[in-house]
Amino acid sequence: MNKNQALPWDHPRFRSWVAVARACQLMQTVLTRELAALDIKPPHLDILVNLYRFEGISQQELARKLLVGRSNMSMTLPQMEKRGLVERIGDKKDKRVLRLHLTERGRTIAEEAMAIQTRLIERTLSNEPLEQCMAMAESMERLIVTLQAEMREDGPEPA
Amino acid sequence: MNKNQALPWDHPRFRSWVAVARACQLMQTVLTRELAALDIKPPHLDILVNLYRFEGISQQELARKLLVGRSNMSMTLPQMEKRGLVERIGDKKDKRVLRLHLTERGRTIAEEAMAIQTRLIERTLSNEPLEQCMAMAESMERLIVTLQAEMREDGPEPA
DNA sequence: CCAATAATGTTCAATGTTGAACAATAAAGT
DNA sequence: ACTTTATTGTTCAACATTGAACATTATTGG
Repeated sequence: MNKNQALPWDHPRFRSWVAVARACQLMQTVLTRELAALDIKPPHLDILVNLYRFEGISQQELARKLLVGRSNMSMTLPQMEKRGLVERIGDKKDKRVLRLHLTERGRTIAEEAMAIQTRLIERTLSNEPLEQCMAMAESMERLIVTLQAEMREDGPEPA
Repeated sequence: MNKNQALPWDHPRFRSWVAVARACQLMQTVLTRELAALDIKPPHLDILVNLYRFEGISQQELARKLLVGRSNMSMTLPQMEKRGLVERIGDKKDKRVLRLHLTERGRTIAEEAMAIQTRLIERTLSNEPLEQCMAMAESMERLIVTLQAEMREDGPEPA
């Protein structure tokens, strides 16, 4: 029948990547559960972390970092603003852009959420030797570069 | 201020995991684009692959493998059935369960989609030494076990 | 200066995903 | 046998995400 069709699970790299994807999915699921205590979800955490690191970033830049569409930010950020987590302040030099800032409450929640995520990761990865983690990170960084290059070739619209 | 709060990006394992998560997200995005040629999306691919491997699986089992809720399958599978990709046949011994099968068309699409995914993975991972890929896979397998154990501790409802 | 082009954010309809409540069937406990 | 509990699949409302169309403001080219 399909004897001439090499099955994907015969490819070692394929099998490796499937494991990576599955681990990510599981980590995401567990993280979602643990973040429920703060009444936020992973996408909110991603936003908070980026505002924590990049004070005054614009919605566009944030969407690019998170690999989501601008419309996503337009829907999500006003919700977080209503919950008192973030502020959106119009840039004076460029009236198109809204600059994003954490409120004090947002900063607190961000720190608590990052602590939860860090504990989860430490707990889960603690059995893996540090060298192995670092090697993995380097591989992933290379993949990211490769994939980002590929993305720009085709469609510039992020999501 | 928060000098006593160790920032997450100081933890090497945290940084490593962030890279993993980002690479996964990018891979997913690129895969989505490439699968568009077959008019399916990654969730459909996951279903097709599992039906390809596990002929006659039930919706429940499939949902468990994919880490999604049963309702997800109840919504998605009828759509795929209408598109002629899968069949749902009631089990005769247990009238509750529907056993899932690929149609001929579904099998063809599944093979084409797996080929696309395999090519993408090979192309993206070809620069990483095979040893490194295998070591990564082993780490991920361990993570998966750890995370799955953690999931069962809390909520048995998958999604 | 003015027209054309690009960039930023918003809106909206379509689609996907979730979790809870439900109906039907099976299994277990009595 | 029969009542209770568990399992399987469905439905539904809530929410999230996407991509396209749009309005506003900047930038560029003449």
